[in-house]
Amino acid sequence: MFIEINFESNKPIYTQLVEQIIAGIAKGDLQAGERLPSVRNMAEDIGINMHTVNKAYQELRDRSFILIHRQRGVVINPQGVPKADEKYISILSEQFHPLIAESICRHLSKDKIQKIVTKIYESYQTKEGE
Amino acid sequence: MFIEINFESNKPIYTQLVEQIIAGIAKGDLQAGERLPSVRNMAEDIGINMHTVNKAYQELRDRSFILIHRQRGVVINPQGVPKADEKYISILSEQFHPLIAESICRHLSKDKIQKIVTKIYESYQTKEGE
Amino acid sequence: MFIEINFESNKPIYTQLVEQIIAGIAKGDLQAGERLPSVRNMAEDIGINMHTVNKAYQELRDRSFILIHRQRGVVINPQGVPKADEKYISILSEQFHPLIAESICRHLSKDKIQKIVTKIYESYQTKEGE
Amino acid sequence: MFIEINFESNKPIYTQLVEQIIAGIAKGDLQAGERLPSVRNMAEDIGINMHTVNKAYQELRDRSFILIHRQRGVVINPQGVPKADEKYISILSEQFHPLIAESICRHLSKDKIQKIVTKIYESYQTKEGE
DNA sequence: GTGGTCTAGACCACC
DNA sequence: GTGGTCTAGACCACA
Repeated sequence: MFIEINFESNKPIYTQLVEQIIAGIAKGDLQAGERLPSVRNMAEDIGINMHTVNKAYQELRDRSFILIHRQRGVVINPQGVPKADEKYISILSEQFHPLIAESICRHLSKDKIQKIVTKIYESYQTKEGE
Repeated sequence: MFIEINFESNKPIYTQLVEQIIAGIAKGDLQAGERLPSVRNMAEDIGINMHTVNKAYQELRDRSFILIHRQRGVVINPQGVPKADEKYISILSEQFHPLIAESICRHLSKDKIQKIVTKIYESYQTKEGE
Repeated sequence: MFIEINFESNKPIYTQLVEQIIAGIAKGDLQAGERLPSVRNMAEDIGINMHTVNKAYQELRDRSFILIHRQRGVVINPQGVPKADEKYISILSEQFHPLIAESICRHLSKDKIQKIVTKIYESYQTKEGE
Repeated sequence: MFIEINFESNKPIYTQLVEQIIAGIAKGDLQAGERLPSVRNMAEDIGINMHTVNKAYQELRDRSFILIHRQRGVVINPQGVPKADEKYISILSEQFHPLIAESICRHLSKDKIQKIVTKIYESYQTKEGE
């Protein structure tokens, strides 16, 4: 599992970390129950502050992607990530909305958007089968 | 054109304003060439500061959604918004990525995601035909 | 002498008017002693406010391009525009400075800049010989 | 890097700041990757408001002269400024036009203008070689 | 400590 | 009346 932080991005580092770990789970690179490096190690590995890693882990825990045990360290949620419910779909829709609105203004067809989404979806799926 | 700001949201007010105006254009509520309220009127209408509205307008101008005339106010770009190009699609994809990754973790099927996208897309399209 | 105002430009209308009249003189379209339309007529012709034309004429007079007679109307300075002096060259240099600085940052060679300047210069000269 | 603001000028303060920083880059006083003072420090140094500095920095960022890191401050674009393209040359030409038109009216020869341009160009170049 | 956001209130240029 | 600029001071997110 490689983490790559773009320090030039205006996306906060902890957010990049959160997203890359989620991407790792989506791809199957990180399996349920698998251990993640400790806050300290992760921070060293990628050359960022411990607090930043901690913030990312806290968020991942709050969103049920990981469990943090005082002794046993950090593991990908062995139960798997909770399935999408109505609430999640509602939040997801809210996030999609502005993207799709702008796409419509820019005359992107529904099909074209679907194709983009499919392409992204499958970029995760293919790896999941490994 | 109704604007509704959620002051509790962690999304900046000016961003909410930007997104709602883009949504208005996508829906066809705001037509090319149509005038938008002056910064001061808009600010008063929605109970926020003039500068916050101005910041939203500046961003919309930078992204070619509107034109700002020094004395004659603000209008929706009469030329229409520039069509999606490779660069836009690349940015759009980057924005979709983390959303789709999480959806996969939560076992949302490709079809289900497509349905959500379609529903949102059509929520704009139907109004555009009015 | 055609005046074309770009109402979408963020350059003030009166400035556009000033610049186009100067361009007209440079090209030889407007000869020393030639009459310009009255404030009222000019305003009507190009569909702008009288005050705006007036402001442009005032500036042209201040910069010695035109004379404004209460009775005889507005004429291109029959003496010709005063020749460049040290002061003018100093002002001109100040205006060139930021353009050239940015060009250097963008790795435009001196030759290339010279070519651009020559091209512009000659675009006026050719017409002057008509 | 000395910044000198003319508070009497009708040129906005933030524009003066933008131009002086670009001049600094052109001269080689500011190297790619070099840090600029924080908005607050810069503001204090030159006795203006933080927001005015911020506006200048935002413009420099939009024009790719600098990168702004949320927490780590502001640096000259380590990649260097993007090279001049057709679009830039077109904008540059538009800016040259009125200056050259007036120069022609004032009987400045093409050679004299070229000399002025050369002088300015070399005033940056010589320092760059230091 | 860094920039980002928001508010409030002022003056100015343009039309 | 319109947006543009500038100031002043506040709170927040990030690291």
